Amino acid sequence: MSRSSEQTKKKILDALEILITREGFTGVGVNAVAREAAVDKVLIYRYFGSMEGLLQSFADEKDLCPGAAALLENITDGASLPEIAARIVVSHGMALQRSPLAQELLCWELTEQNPLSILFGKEMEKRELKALADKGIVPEEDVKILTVIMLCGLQYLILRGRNDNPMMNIDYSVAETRDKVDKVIQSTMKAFFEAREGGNNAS
Amino acid sequence: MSRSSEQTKKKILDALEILITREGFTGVGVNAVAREAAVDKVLIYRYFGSMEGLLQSFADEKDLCPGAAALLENITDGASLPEIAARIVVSHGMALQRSPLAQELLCWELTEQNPLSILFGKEMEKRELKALADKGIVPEEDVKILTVIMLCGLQYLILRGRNDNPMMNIDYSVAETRDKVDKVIQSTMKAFFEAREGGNNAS
DNA sequence: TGCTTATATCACCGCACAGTGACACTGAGT
DNA sequence: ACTCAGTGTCACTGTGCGGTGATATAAGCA
Repeated sequence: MSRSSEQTKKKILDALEILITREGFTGVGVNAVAREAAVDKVLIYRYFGSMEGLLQSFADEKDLCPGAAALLENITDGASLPEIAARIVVSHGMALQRSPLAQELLCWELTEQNPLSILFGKEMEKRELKALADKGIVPEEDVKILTVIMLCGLQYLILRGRNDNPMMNIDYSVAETRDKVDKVIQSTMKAFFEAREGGNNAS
Repeated sequence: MSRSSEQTKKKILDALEILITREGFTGVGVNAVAREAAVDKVLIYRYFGSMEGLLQSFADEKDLCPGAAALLENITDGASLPEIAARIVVSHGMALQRSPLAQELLCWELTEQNPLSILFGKEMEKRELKALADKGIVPEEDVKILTVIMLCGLQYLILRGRNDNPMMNIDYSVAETRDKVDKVIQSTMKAFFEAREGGNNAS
């Protein structure tokens, strides 16, 4: 058995990820993480100070929503503003759908505050805003609001679908449904922008 | 000290409501409920069988989102379909914003399954669909999807705002912001319908 | 080799939890 | 007055938790 603190730390961090994904955030704790990592729990205290410290390190070092960054890479290439907005939302949904870890973290964030959830929320936001800011796009407020609502809606839809409990029978994990939802998002964005530009903005 | 089992049951059910509202669903348990109700926990087992049974009774007997039904009462009076859809969403948001209990139950529902959360979700859905069905309105699928997304988006926005952790700085508990969000929902619905009727439906 | 320090293990504490069995009280019918 | 079912109280078990001190073991260096 090697005796490297770095390796032990990694084992602990990996165990935390596995545990959150498998058992949900309500199942994490010093004992459970130590058990999963096959490591004495005192090492968690030694290396991370406390459970909170461990979560902090986890937030700092792990990729909390793998694939999200890549999907937002070239999102603004040759597209109109409504298309870009819709793409951001849909890409976000896709990354979230693929990452049970991110889903669980979002639920955690809704339930209680901890270093992990707070940092996670901020990171998600920054990523999307950056995709726009890179192109010098500063959306007006109503556009921002609509995009956020769509983003939140999709997010919630995905979270609800996790325990065989889909919202209004809309199961985003089913490819057909996903297509329909994505199309509605796109056409809604488009319609909203067209109504705005036509000076048809509702009072 | 009166010795009525009905009264004791009520004390326990009330304590559960207080506890969920005050401490969140992670804080509920046989001991905590008994303590809050100032009652021996053995009575919970006697009258409800178990914690699960208590939750079941709670779901059956309590109004889980007070005010929601009233807000949806005359929602279809003299309004166009997009207006109705927007009203459903906004009314739902208003009721949810006012009910910390309902907010907590929604979070609970996202996290784990129990008799309470399952029943709660179904009830919310039925309520909104009923508001439409009463008028013989059967929305087409894309309309339904858009409405649900908006509904989910608003819901998520409200849930996120609870712990001083608003999504993208959109704090629905602030009156001004709430107005803006509601207006965006209304104008989006309108724009979506107009685009549809104009045969301008995006492929 | 022997020494030091980092690393890992073990045993333990106090606490809160879910759940149960035995007992005491109260009140209504006889 | 007596019974008895319903109601409430108490004490207890076993389990898992967060957290800590003492101790063993391996690695690096003189």
